[in-house]
Amino acid sequence: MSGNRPATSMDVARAAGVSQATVSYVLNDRPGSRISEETRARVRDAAERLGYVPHAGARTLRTGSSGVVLLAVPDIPQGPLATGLLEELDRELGGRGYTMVQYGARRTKGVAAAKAWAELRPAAVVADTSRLTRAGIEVLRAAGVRAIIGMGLAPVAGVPSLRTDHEGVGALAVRHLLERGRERIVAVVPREEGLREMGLARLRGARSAGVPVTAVDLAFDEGAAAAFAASLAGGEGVFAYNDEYAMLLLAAFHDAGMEVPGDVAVIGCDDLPISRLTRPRLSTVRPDLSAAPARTATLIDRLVRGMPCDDVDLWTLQLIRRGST
Amino acid sequence: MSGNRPATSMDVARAAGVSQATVSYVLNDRPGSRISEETRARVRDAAERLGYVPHAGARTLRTGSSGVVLLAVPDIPQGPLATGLLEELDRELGGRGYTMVQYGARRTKGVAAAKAWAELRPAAVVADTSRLTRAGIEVLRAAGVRAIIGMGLAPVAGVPSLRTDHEGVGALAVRHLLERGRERIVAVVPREEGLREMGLARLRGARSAGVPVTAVDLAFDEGAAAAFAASLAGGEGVFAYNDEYAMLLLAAFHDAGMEVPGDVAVIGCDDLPISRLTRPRLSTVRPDLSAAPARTATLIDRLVRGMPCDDVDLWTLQLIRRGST
DNA sequence: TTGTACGCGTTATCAA
DNA sequence: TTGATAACGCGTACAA
Repeated sequence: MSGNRPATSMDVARAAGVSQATVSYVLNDRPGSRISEETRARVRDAAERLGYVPHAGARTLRTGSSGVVLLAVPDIPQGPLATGLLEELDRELGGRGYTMVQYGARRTKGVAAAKAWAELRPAAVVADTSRLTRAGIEVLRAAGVRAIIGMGLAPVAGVPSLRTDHEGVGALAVRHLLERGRERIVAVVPREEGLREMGLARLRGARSAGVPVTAVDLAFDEGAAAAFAASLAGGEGVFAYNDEYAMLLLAAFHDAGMEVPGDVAVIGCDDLPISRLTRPRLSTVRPDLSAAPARTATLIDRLVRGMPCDDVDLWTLQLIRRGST
Repeated sequence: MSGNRPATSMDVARAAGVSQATVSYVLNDRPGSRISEETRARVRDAAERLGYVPHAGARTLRTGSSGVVLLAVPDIPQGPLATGLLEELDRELGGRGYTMVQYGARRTKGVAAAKAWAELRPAAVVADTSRLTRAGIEVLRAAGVRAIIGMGLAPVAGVPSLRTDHEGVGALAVRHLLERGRERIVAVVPREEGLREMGLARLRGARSAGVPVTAVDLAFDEGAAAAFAASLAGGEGVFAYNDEYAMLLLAAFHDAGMEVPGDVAVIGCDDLPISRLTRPRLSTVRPDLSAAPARTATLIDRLVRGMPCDDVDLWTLQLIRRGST
């Protein structure tokens, strides 16, 4: 029963006793609806019976572009495009007639990556800025991709960006530590590949507050954290990069017999659910991403329609003070 | 310079002064390599100059199927197909000539979802079992999808599954608690949508050990955890569903003045990095997923080639005893 | 109101 | 060795 080749609109036409064009008209609800309700019913019925599904490739070939929005962004949990946000973005794009797709998961970049993406003739490509090169962008343009959007730290010349304000995180955290009376500020920069760049951006922001900030490279490792704890004189305010690093430090400070926030103040970022579980509870910078999906979808849609667009801010920042500062 | 329509293989042929068929032969490295090295060079050069990228839709139309492996699986952080695993799977599939794609992010299911997937004429579809219905599978089959694979708790009749042994997690955790001398066993079942089903599966496994197990529905919430802590008589062994829940409980027990593991033993699951940060350190069940990508890729490839296949186990389990039990 | 005919870019067959 | 040519499934201008 299922060894045959997929049904085509021609098959549907035959089954319904009409021409293939009529099938196309009916199934796409062409405005010039000069087709009798009875014919329409026959066509729809035949399509259903045959399990007809249109061939996206053929449609793309005919119309020149697929409605695919291709995402090539890092999939960091709790990162800017975390699960719930992608779901929401998918909904927004679906409502506008696009098909959202995450391309692969490898971190290929440059021209090779651009060629692979371009084969699908997507309407839009959203890629991490670290994966977009000038030549790669040229490949996408040449392949007819209408919207090319960068996402990440370093903006790419010539394409609009989805901005994630990491500098702002550092600045807000340090400003808060200063307000709480800390004078010596330390900022943690994670050693992990992929996190390091964001750490450096947050450090830049931390330094923008105008006071000296000591940067400390730190691996996510208890030994390193213990050494870091031992290196403190007491009285510092530590911006721990994110909540997980903050929890690492809290454990190290605890083991070293240091009081938080008495001996040292700690602030993280992300407002993870588990960060409420520490004692004292963790102060944190919370990125509010609720507007991101709608903004991103609007940006994509406008670019596809050929309207000029500015960069978009994905989040706004909010300080959550709990007890560790 | 870039307002034109994308270059086609015909354009390349003209630029290289050969026929379009020759272009196809050269770029696809056809075995009948009866084409002079000099011609090949001219063709490749022209393709490069024009920024030629083949049209995946046209190829799919011609050959009948795209090399796309379509993933429609939940994107739970630390879930079975977490970031690193997807990356590895992508590499495995890429090496076999497939293009891995995650379709959207919405949790559509059944026939509607299947039709949307089928439009792309993918070679394979890997979908959460909760999204596959009999009718949906029929749609995919009819559209020529060679490999249909379920992933999740309840296996779907007629399609091979990627199994994640949640029962085994519960069984291993409880067996360990019993070995440590705990007699009254409590298993936490999360209230959260999406986690609940896995919690119930783990509970089934916990009960398979042969001793009575008290199930406790718990929201990820400090108040609920405090109430749970107050409800214990002391001496219990608690399987906390996962590490995050275990950390929630550890905080609640701490606040209630209960000693771990003296008054109550706790074991989690996942071996998250942060779970090493609690005091006492958290015992946990670690799912070893290192073999999953290769196994999955092999399964997909075999199915596409028409070979019959059995289910595949994605992980094996390992007990990590630290100090909370 | 419906059907005919063409073209989109690719691959594959066949003839030169 | 290479070059026409057909076919894949769909959308649409135009004819009937």
